[in-house]
Amino acid sequence: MSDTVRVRFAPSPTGFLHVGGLRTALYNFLFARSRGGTFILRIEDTDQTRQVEGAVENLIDTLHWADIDFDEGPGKDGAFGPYVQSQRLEMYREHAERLVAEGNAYYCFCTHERLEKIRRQSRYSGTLKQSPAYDRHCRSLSTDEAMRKKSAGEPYVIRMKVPESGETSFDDVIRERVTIANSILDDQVLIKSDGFPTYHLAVVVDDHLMRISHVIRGEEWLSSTPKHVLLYRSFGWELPVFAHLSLLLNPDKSKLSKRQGDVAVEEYRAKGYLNEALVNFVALLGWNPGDDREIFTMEELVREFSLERVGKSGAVFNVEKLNWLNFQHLRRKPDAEVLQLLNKELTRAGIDPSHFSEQYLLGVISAMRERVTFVRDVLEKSPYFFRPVDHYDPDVVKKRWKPHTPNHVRVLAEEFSKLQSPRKEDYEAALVRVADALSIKPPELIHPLRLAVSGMGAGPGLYDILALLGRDEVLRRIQTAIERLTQS
RNA sequence: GCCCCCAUCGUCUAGAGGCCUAGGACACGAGCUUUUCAAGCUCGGUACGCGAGUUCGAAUCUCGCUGGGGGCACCA
Repeated sequence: MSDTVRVRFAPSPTGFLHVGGLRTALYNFLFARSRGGTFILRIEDTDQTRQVEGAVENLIDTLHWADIDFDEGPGKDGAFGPYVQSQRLEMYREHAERLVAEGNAYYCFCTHERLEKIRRQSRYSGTLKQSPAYDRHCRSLSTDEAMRKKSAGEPYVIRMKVPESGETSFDDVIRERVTIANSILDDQVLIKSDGFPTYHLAVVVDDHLMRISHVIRGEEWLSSTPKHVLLYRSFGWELPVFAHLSLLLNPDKSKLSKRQGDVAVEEYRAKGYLNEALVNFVALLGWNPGDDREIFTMEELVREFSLERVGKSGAVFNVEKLNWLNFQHLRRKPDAEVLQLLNKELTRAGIDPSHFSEQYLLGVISAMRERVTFVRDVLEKSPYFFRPVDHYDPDVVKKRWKPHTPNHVRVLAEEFSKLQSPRKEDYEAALVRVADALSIKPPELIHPLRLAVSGMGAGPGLYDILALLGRDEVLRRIQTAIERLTQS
């Protein structure tokens, strides 16, 4: 490939990054990286009515969290303006005027009221079974007439002049060839009466000026691509390669939306999902390597990704699988990184991490790692590592704490107290000795002891817990358990 | 209503005419292992939407139907 690959992710700053957007961004990013190309972030903020404070910063932050870095975009090298459409209004206007001058667009002075009226008429007319399009009223206006109205201060928009016959088609890497009859295309507004361009004008002008080679975007744009193609032709520009990605779906197969689950990347982040897992998951929604591998790091995705292996059909966002991937990535994560995450979770839960030694926390991690899906679960599933036991699971008490248990456990405590800085093997040996002496099986001591030190009936290996807590703490907890469980 | 796109297990998917009595993964069920819970391992069930063609042969090609989705703004 001698061509230079330049792709872009061009979201509108509506406040948060949608997971569908994340996938689009990711595919663009992977494609750029795998082809040695450039990945650009561009902000499509041409709708003044939908501006959200801080949205751009949030978008960038979220992308950064996902480990998707852009090469050009707002903030890069101090260049903000060129990548934010609202900073380039004059350029769009110039291009639109050029289309008007060349007969490919025209001024339209129709009011909202009139447009609303014809829309109503066409929609309910039994004879005119067409989509509710503009009736091209102003298309026949003479240049003089238009200039007169314009200088009289009448509000106007600029519309593209769609050919009345023929058809427009284009090739799409994913969809192959798409064709549509020009007769059903609307005379799309290019410049709104507030002077801002519409998406359709802005996207074409920007993609061309930024020398975008591949337009990889969501399927919701497929229907309007013919209009874009017509614009490219009017300008005399070369078409980029198009690739329209299928949509992400709700469990009921409708377009992924709030209501049926979380759609904001920020929400998954807040819930404690690993960025690696979310990226891996979203990558697999519509793409696969062609073999059975499913766990991928970003580096591996870059190496394996190809647009040719992207599917056409929509994919349901299945949280179960995302959870499993989170688990998979968590167990592969280096200790040091998990430790950092654990520290954050502790702080979040109001526990000062510095209260524990790093060695202790690493021990907890190694004991819990394969038992949790989220780092956060470590606190929820085994709070006893960080706080004294203040609650004993009633079911477990009922099942494991028998009348003779206090005596057994007392003997155990006595044996433990003789140990000098015991390791897990020492606890085990001591417990077996006591079991022998009492003529009972080890499990009859193991279960009550687990209950005493953790308050629960399930968790990591008992001896691991004991070794982590340390002898004195274990003895303290046994004592407390005897007191609390015997009186009740 | 009109236009466009899509169609393999519940879900993500492999499959580019014979390798498919359709493979993998998640989820689910059973068992093994076991001090518990997980993990791990083994096994199990469930899918080519329907109908015509083309072909010696179709999940794979063609057409129709059905179903689903998207679009039809001075929103992106």
